[in-house]
Amino acid sequence: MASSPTIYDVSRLSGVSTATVSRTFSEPDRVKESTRRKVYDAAAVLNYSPNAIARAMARQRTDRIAYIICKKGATILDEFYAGICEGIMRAANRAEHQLLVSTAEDWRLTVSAAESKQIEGVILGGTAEPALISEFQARKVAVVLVNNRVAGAELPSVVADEASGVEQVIGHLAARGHKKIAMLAGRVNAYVMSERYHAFVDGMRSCGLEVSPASIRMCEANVESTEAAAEELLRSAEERPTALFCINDVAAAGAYKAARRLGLRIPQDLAVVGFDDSSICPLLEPELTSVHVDCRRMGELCVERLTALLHGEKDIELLSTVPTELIVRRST
Amino acid sequence: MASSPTIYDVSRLSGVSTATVSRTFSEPDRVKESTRRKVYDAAAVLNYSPNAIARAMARQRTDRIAYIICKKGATILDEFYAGICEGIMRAANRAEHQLLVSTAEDWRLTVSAAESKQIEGVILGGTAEPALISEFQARKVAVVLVNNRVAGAELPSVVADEASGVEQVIGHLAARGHKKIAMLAGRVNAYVMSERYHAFVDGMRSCGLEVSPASIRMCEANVESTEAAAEELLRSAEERPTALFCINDVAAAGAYKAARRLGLRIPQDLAVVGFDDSSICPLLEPELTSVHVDCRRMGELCVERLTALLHGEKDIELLSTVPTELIVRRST
DNA sequence: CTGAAAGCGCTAACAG
DNA sequence: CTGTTAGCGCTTTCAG
Repeated sequence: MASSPTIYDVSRLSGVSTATVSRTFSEPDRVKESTRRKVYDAAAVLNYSPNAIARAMARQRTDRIAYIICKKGATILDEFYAGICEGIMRAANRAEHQLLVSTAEDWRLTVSAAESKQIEGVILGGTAEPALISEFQARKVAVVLVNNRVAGAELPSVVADEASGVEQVIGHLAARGHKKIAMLAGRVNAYVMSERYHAFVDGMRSCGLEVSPASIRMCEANVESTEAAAEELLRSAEERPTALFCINDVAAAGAYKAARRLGLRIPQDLAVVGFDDSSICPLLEPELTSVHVDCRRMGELCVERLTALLHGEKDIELLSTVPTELIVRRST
Repeated sequence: MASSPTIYDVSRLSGVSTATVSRTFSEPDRVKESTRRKVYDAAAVLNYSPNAIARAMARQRTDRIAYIICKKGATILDEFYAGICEGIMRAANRAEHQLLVSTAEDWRLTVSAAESKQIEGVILGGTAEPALISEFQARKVAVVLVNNRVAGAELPSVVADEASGVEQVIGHLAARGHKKIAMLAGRVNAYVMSERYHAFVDGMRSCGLEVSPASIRMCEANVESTEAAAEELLRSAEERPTALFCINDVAAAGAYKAARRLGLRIPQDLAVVGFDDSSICPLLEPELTSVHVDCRRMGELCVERLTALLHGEKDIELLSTVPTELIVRRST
């Protein structure tokens, strides 16, 4: 099998040096129009295209980045992280970056890939272990966090405007006349949980609404757990809440089940709001009001920050926030 | 910034040649225990690890594969393809392959990456355009299809046992006493649609059940469309069907909505079955009976086939089928 | 604006 | 079992 044409073949056919061929492909402006043309023609005839491996070798840069999802169990199957992945993929392609995707379960592999000097930058999604982060930093790999923040570390983070999202929820419910608003919380992610929780407490206060300890319930990330938690919340509270703010859409689905079991109609007897505006919102009955998060944009921003880091830019924004928007549907 | 140690540094420190160092890392068995030890020690001291780029350059192989999702609009956000991706990721890591993920929207980029001799094999998910396939074949890139088959092309395909899944559905419904079973079809994917459709018709016949043209309805891949189609189906049929087999879980969610609007209770008045056993099944009310497809296994098989292809093995299984299993929940 | 030449870090014959 | 050596395909000074 005849191997692909190299820069030498093009050089020979076009009658210019290999250096010029190289320049033609990497810095076209630096070669005269006419010779550039000759080179392109020869390349076309030979069906040549530069070998990225050789290029990386000579340049000592790989232009390769990785996206690692740090969430136990959940992986690319998590809609949220998949959305971010989408954005990263698009942006990475535009920036001519190669993208490797992996989960934190095999982070040792990813670290070893970085060790081999293959990966120049990494986007860590979710709750990245500090050990993992410092491992990368020690290896001079650029790091960007998404949906997470680490105090002290001078790392760019990309997050959604959780606070605004929660405020919109409370404002919306308050405008609908709700006073007793409860929250179905859960450990989706340490950072996210904390943000949404505090935003809820603050938001309630600033609306002049009371937030009793009993009105906030923790649950695990599955339907069974959220259903059980919601049921307790709806049954045990002195005065049953008239609205339920759920940490995410799956939790809201659990709340739906609890409500149905207790004979509560949504939204007449109970308003329910989710978070993330995932694909299940329009599938639920009634359709679920939720806070939309632009995951793709988050992914794109990650790549922008990473690129800036790789270019050695100074004064990189350390915290990039993507706006959130309440999507009102029939559950409120 | 001091650059990473190279094979030369290790060679010097350990007192053996670079060739031996190289062997120690790629074919440990070919070097004497004692020297191997020396090399490892020196490497540890220097914190050396082989540079994969240089290795690829010298070996003229990249060990790099790509997974391309060929589905308009839908991408890694599609749970089904994300599941396959999961499996591919795991298997690729085990096989020390590097994995690039991309969507067909930017297939030109992927093709150009392959052109640069970076990609040795590619897994095409969904309805890959013939042009894309031949583009790769022309460039000697190994191709494996998943969730798709192309007549004539001698390409390994990995698919789910759609026929068995559908049979199980019909068997289950028939056992529950259903005679009037309708199908909510839709163009999820040409291959899948065709398989499930034919399996339905055949399955009905072999159970001695009648399948009238009116009992099969097409719809688009969104809830609105499936809801409308389901509504027509449930309203217009001479004798309303008592069970509805839906092409996938989203379609089933649409059927739920139609049923509710028409005042039909599930499962008492209407049994509903989905396909794919996606994460929404347990969220719906009542929980949706669906056919489980082991996407991860499919992804793993893809990598196995691709690896075989890359190793130049002969007699590679051209059609690999992953079993499917009906998961009975409360909707039937 | 272009050319000559020295690598980038590793592998793979081929000898020994 | 180990060493020598010639590349892999491209970039990048440094001259001209």
